[in-house]
Amino acid sequence: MALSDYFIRFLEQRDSLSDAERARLSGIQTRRVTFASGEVIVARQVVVDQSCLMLSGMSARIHNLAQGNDRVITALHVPGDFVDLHGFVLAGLEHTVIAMGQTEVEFVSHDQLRQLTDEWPHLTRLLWMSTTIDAAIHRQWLVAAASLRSSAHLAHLLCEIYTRLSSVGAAADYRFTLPLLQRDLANILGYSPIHINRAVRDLRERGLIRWAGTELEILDWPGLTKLARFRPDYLDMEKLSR
Amino acid sequence: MALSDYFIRFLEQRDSLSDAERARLSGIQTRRVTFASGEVIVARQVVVDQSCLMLSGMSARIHNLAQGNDRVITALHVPGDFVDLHGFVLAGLEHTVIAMGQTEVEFVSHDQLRQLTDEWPHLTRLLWMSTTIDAAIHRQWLVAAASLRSSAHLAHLLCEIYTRLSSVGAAADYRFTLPLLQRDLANILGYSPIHINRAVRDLRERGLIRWAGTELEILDWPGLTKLARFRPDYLDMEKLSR
DNA sequence: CGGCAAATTGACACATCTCAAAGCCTGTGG
DNA sequence: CCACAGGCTTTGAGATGTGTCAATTTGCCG
Repeated sequence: MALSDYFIRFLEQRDSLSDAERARLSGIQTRRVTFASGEVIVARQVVVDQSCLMLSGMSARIHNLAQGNDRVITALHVPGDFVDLHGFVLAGLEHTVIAMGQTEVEFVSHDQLRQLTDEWPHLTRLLWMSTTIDAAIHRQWLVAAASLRSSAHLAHLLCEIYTRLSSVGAAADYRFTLPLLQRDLANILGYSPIHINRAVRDLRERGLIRWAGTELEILDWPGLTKLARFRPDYLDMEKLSR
Repeated sequence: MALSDYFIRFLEQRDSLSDAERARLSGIQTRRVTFASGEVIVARQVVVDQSCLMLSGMSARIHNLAQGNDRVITALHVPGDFVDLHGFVLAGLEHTVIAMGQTEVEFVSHDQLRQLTDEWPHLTRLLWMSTTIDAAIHRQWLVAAASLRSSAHLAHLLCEIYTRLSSVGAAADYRFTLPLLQRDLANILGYSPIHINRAVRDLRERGLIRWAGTELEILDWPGLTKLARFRPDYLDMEKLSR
């Protein structure tokens, strides 16, 4: 199949594409695959010859620790994200990517990416940009981890997820589907599941969120962003020539 | 001046360069500047038209928090690092870069980088790679923050710094210059300076390190890496065709 | 209805923060 | 050479944040 529009829209929010560039991107051939919750989308440290984009649902980068079932999640992906594009230039991924809830992704071969980057320098810089936005999100998670307490830290994550989902049209009206368990939030934020539960209760008691099953609603966006000191500039959503 | 060899060696550790590529890189013109400890090398959110490489000393990416003097450090740079190359494809940096101890850097104009990336796709992928290694380090810091207690967390940072310094020839024999105060370590790891002090004492009492002024010696490398569960694969030091 | 995983709660242990004070090192001026 | 000042390091004590363990409740699914 042809590359979906999601990623192209992601790029066009941040720079202008010529008609030729848009056509070149649309000409990329992809293979669509659906995954059930918890399935491995990309395995760790396998020689990779393709990268994948999110079409629907969410996925996470998981780092398994030596001992026990402990795992740490270092990234979450929403529709439009080029999940493991960094695998194209790295020796191999030091993490696994798994589906959080049911997801649909599309795979692009590295052969096609190599051809594209050999001939289209501006598009190459835009692909590159998408991996550096990933890195900016990593940095913001580091800042949040170092400076926020559990409730505010959780609030920050929810603000980011909603902002990213709504920017690609996958959420609106302060409601979204959150296909994560409290255990998953614990693995993202570095707390015990029990402490996450207390943080969730705290946000509920402050009247900031409503959350049942996989449906989450932000009841007080100004309050939530204030608690989290959320400033979305790191998501780099300005339109510029790159 | 011409681009120094440091970064070229960084690339050649990870992929092969043709003679033409090596010559093309050496042809890049740079401007060398020396900074005193604490000086701003790259200011936040200014429109940037150049990026810099470390020649000597260390620098850090600083995120200033809204209130008070609180700051978080999300990256440390050693000689050979292309410190803010991500600024070439991003809209602007959401952080400041400051000198830790006296440093020497060289600046490369984005005009030159744009020319290079317009004509040399393989070199472009290698520049790209260097930013994705940065991101892999960010992820490892997230993993360490989520899974290690203070002493082990500090040990992990020291293992990483020594590994990165020695891989570019800036350290050997388990000794290196660490131009950081305990306050800086606190800003990196997300602890109070007082707690860092206790972690340092702990590592000393276990006979793992010796540290006086800016000179640090690792007395028991196996012990330190074991405590930190340090696995350097995320630094991506394999040689491959990219 | 029964069974299982997840969410929730309570009690207590451990980790880390804050505040305050003392010790150490270095540069400066007398 | 000494006295002093200032910043950094070190230590102690009590407050707060978070982890662990155990038990209960909830919700979903067969």
